[in-house]
Amino acid sequence: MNQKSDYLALRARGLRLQGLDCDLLVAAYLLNSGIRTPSLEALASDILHRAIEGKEALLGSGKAAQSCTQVEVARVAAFYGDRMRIIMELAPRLLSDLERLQNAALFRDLEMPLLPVLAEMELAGVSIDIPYLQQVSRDLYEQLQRLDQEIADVAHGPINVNSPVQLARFLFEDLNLPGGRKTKSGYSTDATVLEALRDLHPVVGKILEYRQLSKLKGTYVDALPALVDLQTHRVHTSFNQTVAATGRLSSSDPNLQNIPIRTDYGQRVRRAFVPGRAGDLLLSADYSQIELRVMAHMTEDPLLLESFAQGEDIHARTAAEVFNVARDQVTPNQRRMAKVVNFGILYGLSDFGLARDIGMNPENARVFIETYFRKYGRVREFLEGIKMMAREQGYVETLLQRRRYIQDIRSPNRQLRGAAERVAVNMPIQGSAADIMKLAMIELDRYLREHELRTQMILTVHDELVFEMPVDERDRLVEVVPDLMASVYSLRVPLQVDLKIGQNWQDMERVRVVAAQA
DNA sequence: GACCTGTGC
DNA sequence: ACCTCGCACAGGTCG
Repeated sequence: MNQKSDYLALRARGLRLQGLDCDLLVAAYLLNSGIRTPSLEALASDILHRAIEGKEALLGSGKAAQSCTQVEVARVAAFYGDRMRIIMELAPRLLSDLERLQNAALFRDLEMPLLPVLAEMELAGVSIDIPYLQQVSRDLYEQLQRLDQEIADVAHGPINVNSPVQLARFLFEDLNLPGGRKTKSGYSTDATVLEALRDLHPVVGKILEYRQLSKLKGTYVDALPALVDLQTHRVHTSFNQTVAATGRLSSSDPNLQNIPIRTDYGQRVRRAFVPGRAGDLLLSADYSQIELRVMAHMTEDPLLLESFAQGEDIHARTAAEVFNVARDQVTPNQRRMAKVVNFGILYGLSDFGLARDIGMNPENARVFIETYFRKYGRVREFLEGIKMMAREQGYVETLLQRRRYIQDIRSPNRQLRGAAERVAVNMPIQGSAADIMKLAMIELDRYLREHELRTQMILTVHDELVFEMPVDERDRLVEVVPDLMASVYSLRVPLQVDLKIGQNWQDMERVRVVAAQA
């Protein structure tokens, strides 16, 4: 059943469970990643058409929830007996379905070996500098007080900037600023709307700043210290293997995959992530442009293949092609626009979306996209091929045959069908990158274990891995980690890994860049 | 709990 | 007139 929690339960008592080979939740997830995150109750109902009690029925829920030691033994035994019967019936059916879908190898050789790796990462946790974060919190508090007062002065009374309703009333009624997009419940006040109003009134900038700082304080600076485990003095996230429809991992309680990085205050948050032992270091290894490399591999587009083979700046090259200028004549703005297009392609971009993102009108955006596809013809063919595959067989798949069924791909409703096509286009690319990262995690874990190194993998953020590392293992890992990651799967273009080392997750120094043979 | 908003890749 | 780029998780407000 949920073998990660079984593994962790035994591990907490000093036992390392081996031979984990059939987690039903993981099996069900591979069989259909798209529905909802699997549970035994749902599987029993969907597959066996039988209703079983959930944990809430045994233990209660919310505040009144009991631990299972507080419930009568016979009740607990009956509850788990029922579940075990269901598991014994489900397992062979799910396994034969995996065989039938050609997903048995993905299950046996990738997802199941990954499971204990994730469990060990959760157990290891990550160390947070609490006194430092408390200082950041005090700074933020002062800034927020100041901004709140300044906004109140303009509003002739206090308003709650975190309330979209109050904010909309203030901006669009009191100040009479032009309201833009509407949401279900009124005028939108999100950042894109506010950015457009920035020059119309000085208070708008203050609101944007308030929003940003309030977000950081509430979501990270104040939340993280409260989640530090009292025994280990570390934060132990959950890495979820059965949630994301593309095959990516997710992180929750807390989510350590959306720690800020872009803004100054965001970077201050990142500085709070430190090694747990004095003298140790953090090592970060990230795949450079992995999704675009996957796209180059899948499309076999000659220009993309050449760009990556030559180790070019991919966005600059795209700009040179699309704007028809020499590569050394590309302006920063042209490169920026090309970058938006490159990423947009991965997501099934429309002319409307592109126009919005780079601030040109939709007609120019249409021409821009058309020019892109004239240069990168195989990309267009690939995208059309993916959509056709989705239409004809109802699913798309990654390099390792991970499937995603595509709802609405044949819908007569243009909006629904368009959304389905974007999903179909994005999944093989995002999901293949996830396949590669998972392979690398398994191999790296195996290496660290075989060589009895003390370095511990602690975080995975889609294209990045973070390790906590004793200094004396540094030289060895600088050699091994990027080489292994870059060679774990062979594409038609090199995989490139950037390696950084530092005393925290923000202030890191690049130590090596490795590109594997294509 | 729904909705809005915003952080990451 | 419609459309507004994929995948996640979480905090705050409001009813």
